[in-house]
Amino acid sequence: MNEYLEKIITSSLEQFELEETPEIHLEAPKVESHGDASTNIAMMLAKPLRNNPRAIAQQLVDGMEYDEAKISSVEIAGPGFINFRFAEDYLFDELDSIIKAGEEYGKTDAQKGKKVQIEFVSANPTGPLTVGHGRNAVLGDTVARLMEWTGAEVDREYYFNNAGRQMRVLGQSVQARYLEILGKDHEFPEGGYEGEYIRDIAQELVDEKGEELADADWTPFKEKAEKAIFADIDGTLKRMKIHMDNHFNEHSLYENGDIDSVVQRLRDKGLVYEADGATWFKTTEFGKEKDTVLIKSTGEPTYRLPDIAYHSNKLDRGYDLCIDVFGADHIATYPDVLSGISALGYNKEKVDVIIYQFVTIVKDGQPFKMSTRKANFVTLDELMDEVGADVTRFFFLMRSPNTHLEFDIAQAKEAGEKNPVFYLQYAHARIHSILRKAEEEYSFSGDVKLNLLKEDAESSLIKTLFKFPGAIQSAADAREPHRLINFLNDVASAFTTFYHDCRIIGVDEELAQARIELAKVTAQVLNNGLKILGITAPERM
RNA sequence: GCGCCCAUAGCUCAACUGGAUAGAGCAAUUGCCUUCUAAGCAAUAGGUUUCAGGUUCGAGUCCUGAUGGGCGUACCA
Repeated sequence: MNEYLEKIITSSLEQFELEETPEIHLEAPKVESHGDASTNIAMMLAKPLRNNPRAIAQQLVDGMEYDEAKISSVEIAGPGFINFRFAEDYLFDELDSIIKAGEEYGKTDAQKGKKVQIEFVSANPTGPLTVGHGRNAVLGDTVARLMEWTGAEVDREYYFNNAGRQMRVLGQSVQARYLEILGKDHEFPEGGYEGEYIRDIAQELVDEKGEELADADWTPFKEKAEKAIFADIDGTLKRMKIHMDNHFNEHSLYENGDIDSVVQRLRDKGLVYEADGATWFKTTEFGKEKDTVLIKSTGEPTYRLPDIAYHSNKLDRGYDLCIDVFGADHIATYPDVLSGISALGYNKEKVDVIIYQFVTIVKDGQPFKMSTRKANFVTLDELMDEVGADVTRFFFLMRSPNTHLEFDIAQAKEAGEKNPVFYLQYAHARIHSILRKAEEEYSFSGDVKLNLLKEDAESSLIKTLFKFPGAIQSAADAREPHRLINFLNDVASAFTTFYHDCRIIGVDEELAQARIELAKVTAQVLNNGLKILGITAPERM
């Protein structure tokens, strides 16, 4: 429809003989009396044409030729908006095409042929996933689903590091607990991991190996811990309906020489130098105040180096777009990565970073700081035990990524009745309940007469359903899943109004048939939308 | 000190990227179940969009400054 409107506006614009055609911006007005679609083009042209916007709008409208089967009226309103109203026949035609699209409705080919990689979660195996990781995981997965619905081919990747100081401390922590269980001398490492899960892992080792490891160093403990924790993380992700296509070990970048190669390539470009025993990257060339250390004087790389190597590795794999999902604490690190890859000759536009703000945990009415190491955290599994996977996913998605998310545990736990996710599921279940009942009451023959749907609540619902592909598109482009939630709320709300104003069972057969069709389409849209969010659409509640 | 993010109803958040009368959900008040699910609906109340300027036909949205909060700013990851 928008394409059609653009066409008729463009052809009417020709009368002004403009040097360049301005971009035509169309939008759906908030207020019903402003029509179904609206453009501000006349106001945009007021300045270049040195004329009153209403006068321009009038000329545009006069010069417009349109199909009355699609558009029933064109009006000028306010300071110079041109408002279009869709013809009823058009609504029914479109509705019919939604019915035909079925579970494919909402998909577009806007990103057709694009290979997209999205890296998220990427927690190192030092402990179970917490509520903090949850936002990352759900955000990444849902953006991936959104991209898929706009036609892209998406790979989900988990990047991890199972070497380094963190992992050594982890191994030593397990070792200490192991010795403790055996009643032997042990020393808990400084800054060690205090969580109960460490004890569990140690206990497993005791059960499996007895005292066999009493004199071992921390290595077998680290290996056991890594395995156990990854298994735990995988289980949590699975519960959240998240599936990774790839796991990428940072260490492989050292083994395949990518790390050395990156340093060498940067050095060849004169962007790397040695000073104070360390190897530096000239980030000042990219507008930063200070240069950045790539390799410490101890010979160990800083995290930036493997990050740059990893991103160049991704781009070498032929992705058109690589999306990273980072918490706000990484906000300062990715500019270095972008500088690095553009220095290496890659197009940094191909890397896109979603930064989400932190989750503030509110427990017993008090916010508290979480720390994996100190073990005062709420795990995702615990959360899902309390409220279920649907509510958990929904909660993380309902807010814009760049605002803080207040996660009140108590509220989430008692959310059963008042949680907004139920509003959507309830609308869906309610429709199915009607459909079940209708099946007993009616047996239809003959074609559906959609043009019987003339009530306000009916056309308003139909128009809302039309916005689904646009809502997906907008959520995908902005990487903001909450936009889809807002849309689905509109659908559920429009359906509920329809449900109250228009009876389905009990009216005459042709009308009932048409209304059932509308209800079915609504259920389909809710179902498709919830599928993108990774939330179930129950048929009974 | 510097950089990024944020400030909207009592609370938690929207506002289609500059549009028309700033919207939902909780919480409050009041109605509505002998008819398809009341996990719902309708109505009332609640706002100088933190403050001060600026840009323009038009600003919650953009620019400058101030205030308040979050996160960074390491040869930590």
